[in-house]
Amino acid sequence: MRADAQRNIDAITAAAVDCLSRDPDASVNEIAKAAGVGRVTLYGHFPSRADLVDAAAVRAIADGAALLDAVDLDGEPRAALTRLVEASWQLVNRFRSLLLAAQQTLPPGRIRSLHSEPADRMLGLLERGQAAGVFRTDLPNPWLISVIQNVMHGAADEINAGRLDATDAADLISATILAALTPPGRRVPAPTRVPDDSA
Amino acid sequence: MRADAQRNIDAITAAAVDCLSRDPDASVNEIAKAAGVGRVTLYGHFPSRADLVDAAAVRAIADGAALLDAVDLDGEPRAALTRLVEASWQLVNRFRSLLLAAQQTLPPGRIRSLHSEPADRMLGLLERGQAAGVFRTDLPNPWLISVIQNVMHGAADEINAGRLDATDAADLISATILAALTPPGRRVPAPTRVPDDSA
DNA sequence: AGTAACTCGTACAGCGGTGTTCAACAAGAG
DNA sequence: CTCTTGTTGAACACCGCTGTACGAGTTACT
Repeated sequence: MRADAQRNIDAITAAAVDCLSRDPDASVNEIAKAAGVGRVTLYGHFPSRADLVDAAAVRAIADGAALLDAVDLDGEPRAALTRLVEASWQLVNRFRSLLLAAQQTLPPGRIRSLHSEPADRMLGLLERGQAAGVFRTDLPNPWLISVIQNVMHGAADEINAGRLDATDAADLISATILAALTPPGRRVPAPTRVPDDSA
Repeated sequence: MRADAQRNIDAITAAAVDCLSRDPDASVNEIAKAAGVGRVTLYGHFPSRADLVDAAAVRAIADGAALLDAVDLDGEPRAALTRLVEASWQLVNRFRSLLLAAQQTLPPGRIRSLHSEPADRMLGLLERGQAAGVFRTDLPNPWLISVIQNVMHGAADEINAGRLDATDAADLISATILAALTPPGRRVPAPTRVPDDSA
């Protein structure tokens, strides 16, 4: 494999992530042009559009995992969850449109397998909080994980509809999720404001 | 307008609801065939595919409103909300795919305007519960409404992915939403099992 | 410098969809 | 019964997309 080719493949996947993050129906033509590459060259590396979307998804997940690795998951579980949700939210918001593209072209099982890594990360923290008694155990954990995801996706929709300011989203999401995870019979924690850098 | 035409229009919108509820990308051809009508006839009544999707959405909302009207919104707010969520969930689950079609073809403002009636219904109940002190007031109400919607949509996705049984969904949704709506500092109510008809 | 790997543009074929036209036919309303 | 309103299927033009073929040109490795 020539260095040239590797460089192009990289540019193509980057352009694919970029274009699909703006328009889930972006055509192969647009992506190739955005990558500064001919359409034929693209087909030389990715047999079909589906393979390209897959590669973009893999790249986005990988890039995201790097950011998520930087999150401190230790300490009080609710505070740790707030941190993880905050970081995850940034990714969900950025790649919202790309996910749509993936859902339209990739088989459901593939989507699920792509998400397993970040989901497991969240699950581990959830289980630690459950052991500490601060997260509920009366609902199935996969359901709770999906609730967390859906609240974030919903926030992205609200922003997209212009009904919500992106700045406020993180606090709303955290407050909502923490309440939803509180075990029955326990008091819902008061929302703790995230430290504000702008002060 | 001839009686014949009115009958066909009705059959077409019914078929559109039906087809789009199964495949959001259903073609005009499929819908016409399902209505027992030629494609040309359909175009005689609906100038474009978008108009057809709009008509299907209007019909689905109207049919849904009839069911929602039967829900008793009086009494203890949390119990009333559980009832309303239960009924809404049936509709969300049934028309999940149609919503996707609408999102792909109708302008966002139109979707929002279509949903305003059921959203207002939920909002009224929410405000009554807030006045009674059982629902939180520290987050914007539009956000809370969207959370309710998103939890239901998420459940539909889980069912669609085979990860969740449709029978269990209603209880999970209610328990999750009630917890999310609990005011900070108050105890999360223990999930109350819905009366089971099968007993 | 030479060779293999790679890229480029253009052009083509195929697909499935939308929307329109036409002329013949059927059915409701008076 | 008649006339207007609807319906019908076939055919057509159009569109944008995907995927492929080809021949000439260019770039990286050795």
